[in-house]
Amino acid sequence: MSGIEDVARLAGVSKATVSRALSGRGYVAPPTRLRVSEAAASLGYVVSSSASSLVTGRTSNVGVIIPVINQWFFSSIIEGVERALVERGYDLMLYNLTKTHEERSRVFEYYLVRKRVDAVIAVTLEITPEEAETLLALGKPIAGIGGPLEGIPTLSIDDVAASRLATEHLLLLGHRDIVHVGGDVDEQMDFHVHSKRLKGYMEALTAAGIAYDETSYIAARFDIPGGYSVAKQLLGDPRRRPTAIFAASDEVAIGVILAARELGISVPDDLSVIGIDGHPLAEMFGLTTVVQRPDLQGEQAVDWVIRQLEQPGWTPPVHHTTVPANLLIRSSTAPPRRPTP
Amino acid sequence: MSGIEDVARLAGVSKATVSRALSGRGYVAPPTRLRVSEAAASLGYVVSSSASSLVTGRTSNVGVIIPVINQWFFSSIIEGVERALVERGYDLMLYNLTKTHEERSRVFEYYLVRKRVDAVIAVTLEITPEEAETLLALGKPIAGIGGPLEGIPTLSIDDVAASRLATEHLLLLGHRDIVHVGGDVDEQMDFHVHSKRLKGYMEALTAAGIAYDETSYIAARFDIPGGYSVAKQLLGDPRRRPTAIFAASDEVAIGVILAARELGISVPDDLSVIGIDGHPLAEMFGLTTVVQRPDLQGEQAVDWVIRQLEQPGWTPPVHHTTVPANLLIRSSTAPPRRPTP
DNA sequence: CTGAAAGCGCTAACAG
DNA sequence: CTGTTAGCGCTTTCAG
Repeated sequence: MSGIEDVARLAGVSKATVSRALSGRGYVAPPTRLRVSEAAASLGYVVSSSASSLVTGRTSNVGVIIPVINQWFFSSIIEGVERALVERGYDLMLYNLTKTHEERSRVFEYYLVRKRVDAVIAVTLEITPEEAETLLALGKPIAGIGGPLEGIPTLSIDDVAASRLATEHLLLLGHRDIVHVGGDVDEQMDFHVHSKRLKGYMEALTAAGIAYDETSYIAARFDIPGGYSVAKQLLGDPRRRPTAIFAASDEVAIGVILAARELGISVPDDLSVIGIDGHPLAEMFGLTTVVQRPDLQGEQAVDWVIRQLEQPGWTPPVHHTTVPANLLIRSSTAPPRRPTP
Repeated sequence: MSGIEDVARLAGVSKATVSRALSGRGYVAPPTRLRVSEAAASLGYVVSSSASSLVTGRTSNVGVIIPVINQWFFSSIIEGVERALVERGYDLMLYNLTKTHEERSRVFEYYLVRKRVDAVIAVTLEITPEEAETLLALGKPIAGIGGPLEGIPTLSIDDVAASRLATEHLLLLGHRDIVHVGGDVDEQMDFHVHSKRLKGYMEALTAAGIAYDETSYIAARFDIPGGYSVAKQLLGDPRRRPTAIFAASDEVAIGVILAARELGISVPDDLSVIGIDGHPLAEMFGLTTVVQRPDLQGEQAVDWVIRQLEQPGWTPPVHHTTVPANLLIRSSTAPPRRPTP
């Protein structure tokens, strides 16, 4: 494996010139640059990133910490982040932050600090004040995806607004009896997404002058089976059956649709269903949804941190930025069926 | 940010001793070691990985190259790999290898070579001979997941056997008219998984003395909508309707079940369905499946490469190793319904 | 525009 | 068991 010295010798210049020619920093006469590049190419030379980081202090690595990998929303973010990173010549170091305290502190206190990353992207991370401090203390660009984080620039859809939008869509169609099947508000993970989506729902109802009580909201596990089992309960009892369900995620909504189908309830004739996310399966279920693009959020976060890296002084919107989420109407919502005469 | 020198001064020893004490390599008197650790802790010292890799030549990074992130099978592998890596003190660098030639070569010729990783795990990678050579030429431990790879130790379930197992299960129940809904054999991605699963199916039929023809196998997109649309076609025509379907993946199988439900075909009374994978959704659909654990395959691959790293000379089984896949019978398969008298 | 020289922060012999 | 010494391969002043 040849080093910079070999290239220098072959090109008949000094190591310094090779370094300048190849990195693009500093003046090099075009012909010289050409000779150097050719020499490098012919030797198959690539810089040693450790040597280079040792002196520059930059690793061109970005750390991504994420609580789950195995779910559409999260893996889509990873995909977006990876795409944007590779495009800009950075590498992605992935850390799956599970719930065990031990592992969390290992990541925070060891991995991230170990001079291995230039910046950090924290996805849907509910962190303690101390952890936040550790992150900030790194003095490295950080961006969060998924919700506000104390002192850290973050990015997400406006959950309250998205959820209001979904609910208003149903209201506009004429629904008055809308149940919200959402995540468990007491499960504090995820930046309070659950409580925000619940809030948007309540706001919309209130604005429309419709009362809600504790039976209007049901907590479900935040996946297809979760929505399914809740809906099975809810829809099984014809007296409780609403004309519409606003599910806090598409997966929950799909579960609801599956349950409805099994109970012989036709969607949207007998029941309208709406979700949030833009999950790929939404299409095949004809699910009406509020689309957010997690991959684009990932790209955006990368933009932020890279920009801070490359033009020092620039800072992203210091608090919380929301990206647009769009209502995508498919066939799972319709006006409520009028009582047959 | 304090360096090894600061720790040495505070502990009253030399830099070399600090290095030994903290890395665990070489003899250090227990009391000394203690003093050093305390000094390090009080200063919040962590080694500079670039400095350390520069001299040792090891980065404690493992590169993972994977064609898709956003699908259960793949993200489960990533999860398993990450878990195993963190446990052993390594970091994961993720590369999503898409189909564009440009990006592929960038990863192969640049990222992986750039002295950034100690080992590589290649997931379900269909690579050209030149790419394989590049990988081997790195002289670094490599493991593949998902199928045999020229000259590289790899790991997967035995697709032929798994698929034979699934088919035999249906045969044993008495089915004689079994259609295989699989991936498109002509799509050469994925280590020929599709053709192997088709092969296992054919072998089982042949062994049972049952003929098959070109109508016995239908290609589908390898996901839920793919299975759905194929099944919608197939099952829509009562004359073509088989008594059982062997889907080449659980997602395809779920699509089949959804289509059957829509057509009013009861599973398993009118149609038995079996899949392969052990997808989490299988449970809620009562899907009988052949379970493989992609996350465990990821862990296994990590074992291999780390072991090679840590005990030079050791080599994993040089060709292809298969891990067990187990039949998990749920409710979606049953004996074919006898023609009503 | 280019070269010489001085480290970046750490580890690995090698002597004590 | 511990200290001294010599780099690892590059980038970056600072002079030409």
